[in-house]
Amino acid sequence: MVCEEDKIMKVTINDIAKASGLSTATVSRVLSGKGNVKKETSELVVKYVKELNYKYKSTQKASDDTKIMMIVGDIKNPFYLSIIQGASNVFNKNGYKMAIFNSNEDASTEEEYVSFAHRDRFDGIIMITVTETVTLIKLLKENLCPVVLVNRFVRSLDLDAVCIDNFRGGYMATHYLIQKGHVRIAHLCGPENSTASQDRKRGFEVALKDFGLTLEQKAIFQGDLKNESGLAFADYFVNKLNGYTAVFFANDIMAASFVSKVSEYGLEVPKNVSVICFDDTPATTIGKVGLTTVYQDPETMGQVAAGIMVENLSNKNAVKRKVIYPPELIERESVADITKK
Amino acid sequence: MVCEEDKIMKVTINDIAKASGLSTATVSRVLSGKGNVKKETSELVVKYVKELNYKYKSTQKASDDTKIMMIVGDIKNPFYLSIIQGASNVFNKNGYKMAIFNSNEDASTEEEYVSFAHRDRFDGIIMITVTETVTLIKLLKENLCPVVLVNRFVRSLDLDAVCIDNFRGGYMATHYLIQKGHVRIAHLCGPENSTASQDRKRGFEVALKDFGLTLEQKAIFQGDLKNESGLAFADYFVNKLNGYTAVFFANDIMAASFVSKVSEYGLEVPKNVSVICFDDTPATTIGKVGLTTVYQDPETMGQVAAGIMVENLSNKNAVKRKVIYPPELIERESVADITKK
DNA sequence: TTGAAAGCGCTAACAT
DNA sequence: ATGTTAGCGCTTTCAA
Repeated sequence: MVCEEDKIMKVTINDIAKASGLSTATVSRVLSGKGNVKKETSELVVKYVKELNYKYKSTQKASDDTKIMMIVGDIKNPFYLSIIQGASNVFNKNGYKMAIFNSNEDASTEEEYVSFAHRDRFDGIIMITVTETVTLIKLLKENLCPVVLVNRFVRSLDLDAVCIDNFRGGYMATHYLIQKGHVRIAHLCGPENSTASQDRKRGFEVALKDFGLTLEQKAIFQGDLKNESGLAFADYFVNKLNGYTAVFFANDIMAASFVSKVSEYGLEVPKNVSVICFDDTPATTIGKVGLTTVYQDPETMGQVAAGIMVENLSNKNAVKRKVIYPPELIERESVADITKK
Repeated sequence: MVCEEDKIMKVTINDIAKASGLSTATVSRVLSGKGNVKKETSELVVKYVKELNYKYKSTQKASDDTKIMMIVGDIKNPFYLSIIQGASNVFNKNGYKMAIFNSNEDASTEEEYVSFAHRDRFDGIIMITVTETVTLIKLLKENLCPVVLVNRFVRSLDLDAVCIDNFRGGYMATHYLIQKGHVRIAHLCGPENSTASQDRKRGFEVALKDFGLTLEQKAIFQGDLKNESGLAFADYFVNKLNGYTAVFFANDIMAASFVSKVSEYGLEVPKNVSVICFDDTPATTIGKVGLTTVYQDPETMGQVAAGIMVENLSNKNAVKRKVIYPPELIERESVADITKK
């Protein structure tokens, strides 16, 4: 049975030295793995480290490794994973370590990570998610290490950012549906605190207006970019959106689950309802119907973001950049042409 | 233009103090965010920190946050992601930070992470991948923080581990095919250095033997648990495995891409070839044919692993445990019953 | 709000 | 292979 002492005050290398009857130098050698120590001595030290529950932590020389924090909102989203993959490749080449932190789209977790990044001496932060709370903005402002945003903007801060033109993408998708003869078009949008989702929605709205189509408020349904939203919207679509022939989805995951769910109601895509979406993850091709989608290359975005980070770290005076990619449309089978009835 | 001095020797808090004309105490206050500092003073310090490219690193007081390293071989594999999700939930509840590191199934990267975990003072390591190199075993042996394995065993070390019974799972899958009348059965296996994959393969082999079926060596094809293997095996199956009516896949990702690829050759599942696999990620249900699969609940495995870690950290003298789950079979449409011809 | 100085925990140089 | 000791970089206390 271990006594309670180890909880009252922090255990130091000194305590280990006293307990084991060795010097602090020897203990240090064992812990750092540098210098020659006899096997038995080493084992003795380890024994007391465990017994006294010593943490090799406070006021020590930290590693000189360059490490980057990658903050993502949903680790299961393949689009984000491709960004991560792209960034990871660049960092590997440069000998940097990348640690991924999943916020689960929770604003306070996100804040906690950013402040932890400082405490734990990270050299840089890449954020694929940014929830613009007052606290987060403040943290980012005071932050000492470089921050690069991917797929997000923060208008109030001058940070590096790599994005696609989401407004234009939303516009393109909607325009495409209109070209194919669709008039009553619904939209399943993403979270309100995501600039990407908001821009896509604006693109949708402006396109409708430009082509003289009316927009009913009930035609816009609030989603969260995950499977469940697609399922919920399928119910909503069947019950409330009679006469609508097409839907623009803020991402492909929601579109894919909509397609499979709506088939349970006997509706087929694209015969009964046309579908267009955003992103081009495997979700668009693995289902029964290939989904027409607005494409942005996430792996390249990740690479570019990491490249900017590498440059920031080697040259502190680098200018802040915004890299904006144009989106592309990939045609598959999920949109019906109803002009030639 | 900044002079070159900052490259010759490490910049310390002292240099910042000198450059800014302030004391080290004030600089420290700014960097740590503790204590009161006038806004202008703080800005002055930040200015010199950036100008001299100072790194808030060496011999400093590190954060007291408890942080866990999660090492995974393939960040895009949904099965691993579910393990991560499960672990993440437990760590969040306990106020621990979890950092995910992707090894890309590369042995030396894996070793580098484990050694980095020590240098960077991680409190624990969870490994979803273990490539049993001599170096890694040595590192794990010398390691001071707790290590918990998930979905993996290392026979030569006494480490905590959470697994399913892969041998039994492989046996179950093969037995099921035999029950349905299949006699010529192929296997697309996983990497040789993965105990999980090897156990599944052994299960396959033993089941065949138990039921008096002969095993041709050409019926076992080496895969890597990713999409590409499934595609490559589809070619192989069509060209070289004439007369085979069923395949057991080491995971569902390879099975799913096999099914879609083989349809290009005009073969249908399960009409022309039956498919059974391992894991139950969305890959088994999102395709045209629901895949019959051997199931293990990855989220629970992650939770249990994290639970063991939490206990290890609060009680250094905890006994090492191996938790082994029995696998379950989920029947879908990918296996044809050919007994009643 | 700031500085001087003492102190902390660890490391490294040197001696044995 | 180990101990002694000086020293490093940062934090904290105390005084102003």
